[in-house]
Amino acid sequence: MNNQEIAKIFYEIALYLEMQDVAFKPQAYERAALNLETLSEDIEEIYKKGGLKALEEIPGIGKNMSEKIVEYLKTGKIKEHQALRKKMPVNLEELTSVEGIGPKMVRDLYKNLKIKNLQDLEKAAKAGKIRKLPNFGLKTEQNILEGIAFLKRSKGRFLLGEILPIVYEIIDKLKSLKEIKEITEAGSVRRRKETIGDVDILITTSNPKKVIDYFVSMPGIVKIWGKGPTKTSIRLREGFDVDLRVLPEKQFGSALQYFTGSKEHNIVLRKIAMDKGLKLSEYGLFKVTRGKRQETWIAGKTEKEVYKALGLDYPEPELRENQGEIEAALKNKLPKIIGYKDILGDLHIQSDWNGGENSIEELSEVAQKMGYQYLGISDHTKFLRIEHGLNEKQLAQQRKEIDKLNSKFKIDPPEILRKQNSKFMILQGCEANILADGSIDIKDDSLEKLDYVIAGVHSQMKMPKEKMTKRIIKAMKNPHLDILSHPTGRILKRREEYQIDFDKILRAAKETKTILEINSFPERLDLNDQNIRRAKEAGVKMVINTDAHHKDHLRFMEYGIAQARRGWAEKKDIINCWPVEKMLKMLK
DNA sequence: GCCGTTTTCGGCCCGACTGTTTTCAGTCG
Repeated sequence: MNNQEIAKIFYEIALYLEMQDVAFKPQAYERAALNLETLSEDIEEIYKKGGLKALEEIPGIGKNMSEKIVEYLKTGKIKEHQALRKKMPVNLEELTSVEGIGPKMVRDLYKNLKIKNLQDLEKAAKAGKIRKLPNFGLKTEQNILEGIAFLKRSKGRFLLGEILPIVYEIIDKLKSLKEIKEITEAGSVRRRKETIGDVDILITTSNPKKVIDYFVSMPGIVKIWGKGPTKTSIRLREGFDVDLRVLPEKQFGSALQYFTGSKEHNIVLRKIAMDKGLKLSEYGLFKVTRGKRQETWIAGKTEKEVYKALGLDYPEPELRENQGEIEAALKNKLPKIIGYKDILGDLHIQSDWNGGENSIEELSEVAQKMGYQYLGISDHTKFLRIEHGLNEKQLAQQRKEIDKLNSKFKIDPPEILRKQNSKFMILQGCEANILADGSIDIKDDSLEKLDYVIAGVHSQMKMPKEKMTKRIIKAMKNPHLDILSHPTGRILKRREEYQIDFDKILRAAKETKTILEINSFPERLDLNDQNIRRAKEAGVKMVINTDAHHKDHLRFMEYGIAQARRGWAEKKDIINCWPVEKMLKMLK
């Protein structure tokens, strides 16, 4: 997609303009870049279909920027950007990713020391050159070195699946103190973003000192950045920072709203407040009178009262990205997104029949404890030798074992069960391979005997876009294929998506009644939030699965649900929220 | 540079912290 590349250039132009102290333009470029990034349609397609005029329809993009976009589409670059970069040939993205370094510092570092990239920066800092610059000092130099070390160690962001269990643990520990009144995580963790920078935890307490002392004494802390009466900041062994903020009860709601973000959501909210003659900040919602000389507190104890006072329905944290949720909340049109307890079963599980760790029986016991009504075993098939994929004969043997287990759990075999609405059952599926030509590596008559069929791409992932799209669509047309697993193939922080035309995939899914998977594995989260929203809007059904290959992985479901919520998915969109009868009917 | 049921000019979100200053600029969330 061109969108991301143009967005990156716009972000850089914004930084260059900020260096020159240009007013307002930087924000305009930033806003345009952000909108480009989250656009679901390829900008080139938009231009082909509607020309310059269509580009100007995009929020934040006017005449000037649409011309720049066209320039990029035609020539692969933007002259103004090139000129700025020629004047100051620095790696902006790299340098500004160091905590504490913004555009102005980049400018001074380049002018005085010819620092162009992270390597130059580290060398200069280690040589003690930075502390001698005007407006810099020893402390700044040390902070820069620490910032570089942090970047190297963590590459900045952590997976939701790495962070959330630790956050739960910290909150549980703090909750055991009787002095804690309210406690909640905030920030991108609360919005359940797929990756997280750092963690905010907000509390109210009758005894701040005791809580803070306990907080900084917890095991696993490698550094205490600061310890004050309202904000305490620590770094954990895992490499990320946690801030604990102590709040007055009257401000807890407005602070929670503020610290949950997103920044973009909050900006729009503050404008709405202003239009109503109010002022919103982390300290509360205030009525402003007589030319701002007087402020009266009107809300802030709970988030809900803040939204209500602004005339909005309450948006769940996962929705707060300024992606239309504010408009919907104003019109009482927020979606009824699925809940964390709405999932009735998991259809993507690898057992020890192939590469998984646990037996079907062990996995089923965990599923029953989780309150599931069914568990679908979907082992890899024969093409994946490395995972000991099953062949037709082994699938038939596995069917016998599953039937036996179903009767051991004192329940009838699945066919009868479906009619009797029994409490728990094991279903047999498989995760077959979509081969390079779009065919499936298991014969049709074997597929037919399974309760359902998942298939996914596990080889030749670097195919050109058109070929890959055709390959997947051909597979979807197989009359036995029910679910397309991890549809885009991305691995967070490691592998890009396959090149696919997602709109075509969506159309084909709708036509062939293929269900798209939301894979909950922390490194995958595939479909991601944006694609979930597109699928929902296209009327395509989805299933949230874990792809567990160990019984402990069943709990990953939570991360998939979180992304589904971020993608505005409702129960009607997700087949494993449906009553078993209806779900089974959807499967071919 | 963008935007507009206060429209084609005059606005553009808010506050804290840090480190460098001697009253504030830069950065962050």
